[in-house]
Amino acid sequence: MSTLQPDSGVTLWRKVADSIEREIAQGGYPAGEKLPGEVELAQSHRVNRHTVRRALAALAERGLVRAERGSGTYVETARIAYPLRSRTRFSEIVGAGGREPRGQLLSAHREEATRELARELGLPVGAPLIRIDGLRLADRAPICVGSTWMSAERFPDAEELYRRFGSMTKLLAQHGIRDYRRASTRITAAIADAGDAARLDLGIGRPVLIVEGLDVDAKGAPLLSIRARFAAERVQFVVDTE
Amino acid sequence: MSTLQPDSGVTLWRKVADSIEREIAQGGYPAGEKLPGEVELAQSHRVNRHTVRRALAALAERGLVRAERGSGTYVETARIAYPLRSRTRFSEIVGAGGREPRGQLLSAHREEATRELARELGLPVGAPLIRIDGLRLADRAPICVGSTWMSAERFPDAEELYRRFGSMTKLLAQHGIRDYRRASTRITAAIADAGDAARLDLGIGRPVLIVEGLDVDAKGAPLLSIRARFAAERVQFVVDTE
DNA sequence: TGAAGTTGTCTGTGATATTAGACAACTTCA
DNA sequence: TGAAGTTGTCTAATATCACAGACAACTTCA
Repeated sequence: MSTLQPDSGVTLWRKVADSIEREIAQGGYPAGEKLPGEVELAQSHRVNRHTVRRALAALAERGLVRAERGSGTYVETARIAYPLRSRTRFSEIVGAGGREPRGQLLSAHREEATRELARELGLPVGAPLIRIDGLRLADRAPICVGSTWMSAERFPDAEELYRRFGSMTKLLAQHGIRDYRRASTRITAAIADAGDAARLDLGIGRPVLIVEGLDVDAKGAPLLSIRARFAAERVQFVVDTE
Repeated sequence: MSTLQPDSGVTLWRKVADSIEREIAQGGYPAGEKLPGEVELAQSHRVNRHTVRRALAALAERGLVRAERGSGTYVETARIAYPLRSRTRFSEIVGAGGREPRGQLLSAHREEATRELARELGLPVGAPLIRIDGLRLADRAPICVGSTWMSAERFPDAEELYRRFGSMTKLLAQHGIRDYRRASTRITAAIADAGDAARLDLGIGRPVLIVEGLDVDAKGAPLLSIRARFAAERVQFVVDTE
């Protein structure tokens, strides 16, 4: 704190916000706990109260804290709200939260369809599939690792396309598929195995959310089968039932 | 580029500066090469020329570029030339480049000598050691993080002395050691882990130079064992073989 | 020598950041 | 009920950011 650096090109409120966020991340203020009052924060950061308020507003917009009038400002559970709708795009969800989405190709293989995958994708058992393993991050924090299966006959250049665009949406667009939607999503949870713990930067024994999904085209024909593991401590799925 | 985000808390000129710095770091503009003119940069970044000038001024102050009136702005050799000689003093090397050296104590612990450390320092295995972790900067840019081990019996007050002086040379001088030299230096490279990336202000996946060194006194007796990680994009080791 | 292209400097304008102070609205707790 | 402490909102003054335009000073090259 209090290390003034006037020409850094970063506004003062942003520095204060980063400072508070760092303290939260380091456990200085546990989730649910009340932050010091705005006046106290202003004093400890040697800054005007309004500047603290702007910093807190930025953190609140990102969902890290929640202000309660007359009572105080509290640390929120730092989970990304991840709505499960028929139109589910990782980049849109993360971007809407003011975070920077990033995708990273881990590997790609050709596999034969198991009975389960064949049923889901509407292909014969043993049909050639392409499996793409990817890691997705928000603001450098890994959110999920996942595998996506698709027909190798229909998308023979899937690996190259995904490597080039880093996006399933764009991959499908190259094949003339302008729109697709999530047909079904199943959710469960488990303990991270060693590999997932490493990739998701989780401690051992931490829970992961396991999501199985099926994407279909406009006519309802299966396109992608997805199996992903989410870092439970960073994500909160939101299901809006009408 | 051109992704306007007015409420990010980062000034526009800083974003432009970061963008140009990134292009330089990725080899878009090799060292010694002329940058596009200010007018062209302003157009490509969709920004006023004065904003570009401010960005370039910030980069020039850090020594990344050099403006020549009437001619253009040129990319400087961004890496600190770091000669590896028998007499290697961080402050002298950095100071010689017209930069301001700074040292910062991160932590200090007492440890027992591993087999490797014991062999290097000429002590029995399990001998008490003091380990000092420090961060070194030039003009506020972090250059390296490193650990230094020394005998806890010979330098029991090492932590206090280093905290007071921020310099190994002065620490040793307090123990009557007026001169010492580097006996051996081994260099390799790796990818920065999360901790080092944060401390060195590096992007994820950027390389670090790993240096293992042994300092000895005038008679050749071991004094310090050193293991440091350098931000490869800011340092260039120079070995003069005669 | 002269034209074209470059960086350096000046004036001005509007928007935003930061500070300061005051008070309202609300919660908590004795 | 009332006092103390909290967040929310308002006005205002100053400094900095960003844009705009013009011209000077300098380099390069035909």
